Amino acid sequence: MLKRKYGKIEWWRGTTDEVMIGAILTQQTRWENVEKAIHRLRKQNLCSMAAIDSTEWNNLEKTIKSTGFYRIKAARLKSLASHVLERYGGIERMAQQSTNNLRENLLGVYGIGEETADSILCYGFSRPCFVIDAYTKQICRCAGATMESSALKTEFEKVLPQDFAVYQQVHAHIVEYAKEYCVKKRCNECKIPTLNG
DNA sequence: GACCAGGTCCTTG
DNA sequence: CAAGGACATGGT
Repeated sequence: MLKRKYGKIEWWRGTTDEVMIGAILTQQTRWENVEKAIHRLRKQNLCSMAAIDSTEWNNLEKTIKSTGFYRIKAARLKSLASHVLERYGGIERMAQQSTNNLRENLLGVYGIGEETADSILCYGFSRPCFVIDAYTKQICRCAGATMESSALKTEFEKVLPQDFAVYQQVHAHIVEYAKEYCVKKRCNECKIPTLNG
């Protein structure tokens, strides 16, 4: 299943802070709308945990409005920022932690579930943590693999080489593939070609 | 106007 | 534990 038809996909080429921010903003939201918000945040120098932590709620909400769910997302960004600062004092210390520790801690932060935590680890901290999202689950279901996300994650990590760069590409390819061939969330209407070559 | 987007949390049964 | 609703703007 070497789907190189999409070439190398570069999601998240920003800093770790930006990846974390984007990971929350993209929850249930199109990436194009997230980019707009990130540009606005950049213009105000709000693309860091410290800045998020100290800015006014009102201002934060207004700036990320284009991503929808802006009130709850502002709360999630705030909770992540204060967690990072209180627990580690900053990204540098955070980056020294083990992957398992980081994952545990991230999952304890309000607004961060499995997918967001794994996205942050894989794309922000370059850790071999495979991301299972709705598209991946759907594709696997269509292919006959009806398992929970956590089981799928384990499976992917067992089959693929333990390399964050590989995980990043494979996940990105799966999403692009699903966007192209899956019809909404109804498997029986999907037009997925055979998964080979 | 209807439907959906790279989820997560909270409430119910 | 599974299922359902809430959160909200922007694009097709």
